[in-house]
Amino acid sequence: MSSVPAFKRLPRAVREQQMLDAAVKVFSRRGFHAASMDEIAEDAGISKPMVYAYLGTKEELFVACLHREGTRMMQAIAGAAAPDLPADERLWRGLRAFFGFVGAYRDGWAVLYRQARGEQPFAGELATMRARLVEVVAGMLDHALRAEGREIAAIDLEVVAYALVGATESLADWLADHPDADPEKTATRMMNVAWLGAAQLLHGVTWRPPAD
Amino acid sequence: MSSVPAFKRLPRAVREQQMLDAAVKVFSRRGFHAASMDEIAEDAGISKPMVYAYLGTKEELFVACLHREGTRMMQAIAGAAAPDLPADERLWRGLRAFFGFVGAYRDGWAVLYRQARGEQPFAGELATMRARLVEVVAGMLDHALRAEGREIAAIDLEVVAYALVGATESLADWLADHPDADPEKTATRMMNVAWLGAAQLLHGVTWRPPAD
DNA sequence: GCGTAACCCTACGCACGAGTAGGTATGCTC
DNA sequence: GAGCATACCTACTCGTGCGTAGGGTTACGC
Repeated sequence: MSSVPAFKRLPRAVREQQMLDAAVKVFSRRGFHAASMDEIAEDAGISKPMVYAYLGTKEELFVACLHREGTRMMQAIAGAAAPDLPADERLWRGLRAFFGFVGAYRDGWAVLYRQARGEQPFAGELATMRARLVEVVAGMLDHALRAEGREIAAIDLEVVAYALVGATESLADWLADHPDADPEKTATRMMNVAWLGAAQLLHGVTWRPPAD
Repeated sequence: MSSVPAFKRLPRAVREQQMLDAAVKVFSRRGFHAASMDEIAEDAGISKPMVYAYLGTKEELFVACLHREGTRMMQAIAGAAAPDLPADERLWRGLRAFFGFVGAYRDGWAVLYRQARGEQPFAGELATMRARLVEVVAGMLDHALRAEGREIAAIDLEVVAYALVGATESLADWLADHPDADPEKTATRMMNVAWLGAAQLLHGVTWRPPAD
């Protein structure tokens, strides 16, 4: 019966990537708990014990997914933004790279953003990554502000950065749900909202609540 | 033994609310799948069959939570924004009401935003609610634009509205994680980001990508 | 004061899915 | 071509947690 081995034996590194691909796909659709190891194994075209042998328990597998997609995203962004460019140019490049990542790895984005958020054991890991992003954006704003001779409280800076990151994530989600949409164009739209608003802040324009 | 009934018998309406309170609390911490009906029942101070008798299966219970918190939120917002006010005033009141809701019902917000998103059966319901919000915001923007004699494509309007809603949700999440933070102040910060950016758009200022 | 309906409980059955035991085949090295 | 590591499988165990069967007790109408 050995004449035609139904499917090929492949080196570990290759199989691991296939498993991660399958896992990201299944986790993105079902969420961590509803996803079953059986389904992931089947989708990867392999049997369950292999998944356990290579990637460990379900939690470890999920963390591996988070790790791969997370670094993929961070590297896409980091590779795009040269630190010596003007703020708007850096922001633009960062956004373009980010939306490019989301467009290319929609499932990866869905796992990071939609699934890992609520699940207690992983939320922390994600929050850290997010915090790094917020910090970068806040740093950019602060830099631009100082260049104009202005300054605002650190907490305000953080919150504004948080809002910008949130808006960006939200558009990323919109992009993930609209397969025909153009990442580049989405980045432009985000730039419009973010930069125009931020520019106002930079020039010292602020909005104040009415007397009531 | 009947002399002191360990705990009182209560009418159905009261118990249902206690159960929903417990369910929202547990779901918000654990997520839909990781939450157990036993824990919810225990937290509500009642036995499991009662939960099934009153609120039905786990899915139905989750939907009931979504429903209660969702309408609570929508009503808070709707009750705040009189339709004949100027756009910035309406936006401000809407934001204030929204952050007020999040501050008052942090667990409810967490269920809506963090948990219901990824879980397939419920994501649709939530997306609809969110879409209604986006529509309202887009309508406001459109109204304000037309008042200035301007107009932009419907898709751009939608995406900008999406970004604003996303930024708001993100700040809401920040608020939910910072119990000491002031909802009112958070609303002001959001208003700064949103309105200043939107005002620019209203006046026809747009950002364009560099030639490359 | 007596029936009846509403409130509430202690158990269980049962399925589903994580993780493993134990074994087979294939290719690579010397 | 013998030995050995690596790739791979089928078929189980066992815990966990949803949902229920079957029965008890309190209040309320009449």
